[in-house]
Amino acid sequence: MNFTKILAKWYDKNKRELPWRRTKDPYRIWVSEIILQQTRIEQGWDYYLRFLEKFPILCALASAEEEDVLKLWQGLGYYSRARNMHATAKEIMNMHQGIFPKTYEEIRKLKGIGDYTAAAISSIAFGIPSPVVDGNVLRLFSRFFGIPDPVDTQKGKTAVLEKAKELISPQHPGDFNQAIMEFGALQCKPTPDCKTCPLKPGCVAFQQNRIAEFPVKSKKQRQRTRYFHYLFITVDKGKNRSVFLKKRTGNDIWKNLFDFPLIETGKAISHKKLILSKEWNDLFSGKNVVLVKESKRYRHILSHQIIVAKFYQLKISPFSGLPFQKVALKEILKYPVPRLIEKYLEEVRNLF
DNA sequence: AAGCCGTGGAA
DNA sequence: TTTCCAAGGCT
Repeated sequence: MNFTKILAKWYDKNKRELPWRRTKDPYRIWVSEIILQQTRIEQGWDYYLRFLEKFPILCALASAEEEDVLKLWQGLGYYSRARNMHATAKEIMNMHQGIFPKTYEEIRKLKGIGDYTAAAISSIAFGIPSPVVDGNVLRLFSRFFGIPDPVDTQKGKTAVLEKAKELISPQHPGDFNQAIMEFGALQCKPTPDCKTCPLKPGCVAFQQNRIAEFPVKSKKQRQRTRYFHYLFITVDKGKNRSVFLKKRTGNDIWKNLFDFPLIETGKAISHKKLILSKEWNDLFSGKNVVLVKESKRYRHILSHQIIVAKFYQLKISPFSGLPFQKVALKEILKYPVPRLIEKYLEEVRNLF
């Protein structure tokens, strides 16, 4: 028995029933593939269902506000995925008459769709034999063929792609692609289940007893630490309490999400030093500001950064304007915010 | 090409 | 606690 045949048999027996497994609608396949980029199925599952409930068809997404798309994406991370999807939906409405493109090349041109996603959509939705190379496939083929090149380099990726091209089923490319990914996710895991593996007779890593050596990797990532001093500034006017929000428009994390006015420092500093800083002075000099409460310290871990954050709850008089977006506290949950902000809001829920 | 973009769960 | 890394893409 060859690779493809063993794989097909394994897949038929072991595949999971997933919300997007049965459909061939390119829109739904697209949504699922974007959500699943660098994201575990368990984490993306409910997001997929909510996304399709709110935007059942492409034109619904295209006519939405970006803020509403981001709100639906809140907590999932990598928010450029949501921004790009929204832009691409508009693009398809305008430039493709609302019809999802049907060739690999046309799909590949769309914003937010790279080699992997174009191959996935074109094979699953349209039966085009374009092989997918994702993290699962890199790991599986790296081990099975004993590929010596690091999989996080172009050379390693190309080597895997060539093997996938040779093996892909011309009759059922979508099933083949899903099968190699499913196999990587369930059997050839980072810590693999070789004992029960039907592919071990042909697996180079297993036969040479070198499983731990694959996949070869070259880079290791480093994290930098940033210190955020968030200003949770409330204003009371009569019965109504407002708070200042700030949309993150810069070329930085959480682009187009909302958070609070922020003083960032290169190292940890105390509240005493903070109120002596230039930034604090620029904001509040001559104004009546009272520190109501200082939050605990939050450590928020991102892929390349560690955010150490404190929240200073401040009260300011209604006559002191500030150059930020003033929002009724009751409305705050309508805005898309990073998980860090969401967690803080849970702490101060009693305020609104 | 190498660094950046989130979050959470498992080893 | 630390480290890894998950159906990647953009710049």
